[in-house]
Amino acid sequence: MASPIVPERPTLDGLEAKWSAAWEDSGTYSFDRSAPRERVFSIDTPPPTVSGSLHVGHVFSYTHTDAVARYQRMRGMAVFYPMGWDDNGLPTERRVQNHYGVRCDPSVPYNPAFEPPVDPSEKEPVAVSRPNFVALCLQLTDSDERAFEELWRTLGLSVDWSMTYTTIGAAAQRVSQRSFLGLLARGEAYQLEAPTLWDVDFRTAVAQAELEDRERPGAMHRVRFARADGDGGALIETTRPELIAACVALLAHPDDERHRELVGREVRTPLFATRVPVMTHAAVEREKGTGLVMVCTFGDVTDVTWWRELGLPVRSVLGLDGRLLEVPWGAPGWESEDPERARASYAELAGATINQARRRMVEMLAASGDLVGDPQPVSRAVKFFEKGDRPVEIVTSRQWFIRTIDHADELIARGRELQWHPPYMRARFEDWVEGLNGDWCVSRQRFFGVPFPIWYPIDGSGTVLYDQPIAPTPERLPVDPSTDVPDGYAPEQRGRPGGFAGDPDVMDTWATSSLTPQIAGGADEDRELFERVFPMDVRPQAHDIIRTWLFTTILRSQLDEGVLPWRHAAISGWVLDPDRKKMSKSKGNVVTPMHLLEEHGADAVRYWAVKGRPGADTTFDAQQMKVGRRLAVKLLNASKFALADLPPEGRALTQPLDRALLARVAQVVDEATRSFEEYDYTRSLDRTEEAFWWYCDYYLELVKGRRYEGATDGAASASRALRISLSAFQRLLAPFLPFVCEEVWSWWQPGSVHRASWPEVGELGLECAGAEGARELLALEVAADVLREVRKAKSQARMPMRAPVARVVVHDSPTRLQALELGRGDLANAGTIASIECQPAVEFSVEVELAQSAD
RNA sequence: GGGCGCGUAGCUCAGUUGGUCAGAGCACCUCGCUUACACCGAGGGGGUCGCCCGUUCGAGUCGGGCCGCGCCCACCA
Repeated sequence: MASPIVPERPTLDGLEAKWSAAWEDSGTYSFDRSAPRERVFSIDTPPPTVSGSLHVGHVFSYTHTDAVARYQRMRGMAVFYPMGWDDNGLPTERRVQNHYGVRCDPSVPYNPAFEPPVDPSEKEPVAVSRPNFVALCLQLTDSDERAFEELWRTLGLSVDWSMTYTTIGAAAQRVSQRSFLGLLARGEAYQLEAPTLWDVDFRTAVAQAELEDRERPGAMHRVRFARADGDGGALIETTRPELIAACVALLAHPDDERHRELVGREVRTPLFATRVPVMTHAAVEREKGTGLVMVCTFGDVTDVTWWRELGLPVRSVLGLDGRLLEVPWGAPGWESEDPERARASYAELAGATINQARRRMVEMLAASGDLVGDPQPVSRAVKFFEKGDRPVEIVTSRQWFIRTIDHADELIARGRELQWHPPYMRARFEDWVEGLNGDWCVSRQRFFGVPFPIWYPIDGSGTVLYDQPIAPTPERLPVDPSTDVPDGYAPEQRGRPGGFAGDPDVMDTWATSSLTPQIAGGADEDRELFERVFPMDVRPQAHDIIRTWLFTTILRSQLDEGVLPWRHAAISGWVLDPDRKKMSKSKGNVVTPMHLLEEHGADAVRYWAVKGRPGADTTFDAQQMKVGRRLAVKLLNASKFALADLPPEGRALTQPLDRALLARVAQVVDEATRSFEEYDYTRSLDRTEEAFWWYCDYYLELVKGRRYEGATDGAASASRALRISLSAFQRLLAPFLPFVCEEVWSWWQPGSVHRASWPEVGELGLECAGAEGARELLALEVAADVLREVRKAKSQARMPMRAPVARVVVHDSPTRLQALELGRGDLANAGTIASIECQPAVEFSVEVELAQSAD
């Protein structure tokens, strides 16, 4: 081994730039695609959403994955660690709209010379064609993606940067479309005109998984319905009086005596005088309101259930834009006993927004005397699209679905095959699957996404034949049916009788991200690669997207490949503010990741991140980063000491404490390795860190004197133990602190520490086992205990640590005293002790007599 | 209402099969510039381990019940 080259003043400054460039140059993290599957460790990296900037939460969870990746690489695995960018979908569209001041209008023709408005804030959004809009989306995401990569490199992610993908890219579109066509062919995907969750602002269908509850104030209205066959009436309570025109029935619980007489009869809706039946359903809750409930098409998902199960008619009043439709009172389906009045009443509502309609309706009900009492303010949870600003509505529309309900049992079984880290996260998955109440709606009436690769014939009368979809041949993928033409048709036939129409929708963003293992692994174009990496070893992700990303990925893999997509799921928590709330976007932007890395250094930030246990939400804590930095600095300095050129390294470990040290290191190696095998990177670091500080505080001090003796056996033995242990510590810390570890490794070792082999107990050259080994181990422990007491005495006497000690009397058990004999010389050296005496005792104690000062 | 997680020093958290488990780091205070390190070192104070019952020779550690916090789901007329 060449002699080490240790800088005079080691520093952390500049290590990120220096080593990330070096790693790039030498391909340190490039994937060896010739490795057989059993030597491959493949990671289904989460593609971060490209809609602005990465935040602290990303830094947190991606560091966890990187630590595991680095560990596996050092274990000799070929690590498949790609990076994806999730750039398709609504977040990008919304950002492009705001950034450029445009909105997409598919009816506008493509303009090749289009330039975005100069000052977007001033005018109404400019309507642009879909191709122009998509071009703007691509332009914006491209620059974001470059910034993201820069951050990841600074953070030190050991990604193979030749393996990146985007969810809007051709490869992703091809995989996505091919999978969809397969599902369609096998009957796992189907189209249906049905009540669908709908966001009135984005004007698109949304999925159950994309809903969230928000607490909103509302009002409970008590409304009287008149009996159709005579006197009396029925009272219902509703928070949505604007939907009374869409009422199709009243329901009571079958056992509810109060309403028994009404059931089976008809009532008239107020203002519109439409006859609706009074029926029963077991899901009606007697305790709520009057025990009578109004069914509308559709006020909420419960309405859909009742409507479906009781075979009720549809009377829709709500348009796709969230305004009330015109409806033909008196026509079939819109019967009224007083059409004139119905028309007059409804004229107040048509065209109004939901909120406007509600206010007017309440006024009209009050005027007509059908409103009983005053509306009572209530606060209740309302379903919102997670990215939306107004409550979701339910409207009837034609959508694509993928079957999930039929596969629920298979999915639960797959969830049990999967190894969850931490294990309790599986409950979230099972709860979600068991709570599913409909198939997955995958179509979105949006623009920046993967189009459905489908056309429809148009018959001679101009009717689109949705039940006869035309699919492209696989070689044509990806296709955009809004510009591409199906085989056998000419472009001029688009939209004409006897011609064709392209499916206008794009897929839900999860419909593409649910295929990340196939996209990243090259399922479509690189089967050789795919065979080596799929099923993948691990899916790292946060717990909030178990119901979306994790769930849909398992579903797609089950439907397409019939297997679980990965063996392990490593779930990360969230970053919380110091006040325990989830770190918000606004606050996250104050503390930008790049700022953090510049202020504390990448290793320090990574240290904080990996201190967050798997699955645990973790407080943002700059203090922890300082601790991490201290550890990195300590490693620099300890390495400098251990590699110092003073005494040559000996061939043998002649000293008991040196052998004992390596036995301790062996324990740490064992624990750190076991923890990593369980994906518990935090524990691995904890054990290593604790041992390393102990090593610095005690072992280094105990052998320091011996090392300065000169060319003795003892000095040579110490040098040897120091180097063996240092090598182990540098490698044990490398997954966490890649920059400083690479730096100190480079002082004395060839190649990258990140390609070095993970430490193993066998390499430590443990010579002394059994009883004698145990005694040596104990000697090191007792020596450290005594040294601590000596330091304490000096500290309390306000003396410097090098102050001489005349005499130390150690009281301890005979076994420990006997062991201490092995470390007597080192202890005397470390504590500058003239005389050490031993006295057997039941309890450990130490008497310290400091030497009289010279003056 | 159901599920999951959490409640241990001022703060952030370890405590894996019950028996030196009452700990670490930070913060605070005191001392020390000793040839790896002042981006440092040595030392100190500080907690009835949320509460109550049980199991046990013995319980942060197991069981039951409460209380509080968080998340997810359901309900949301």
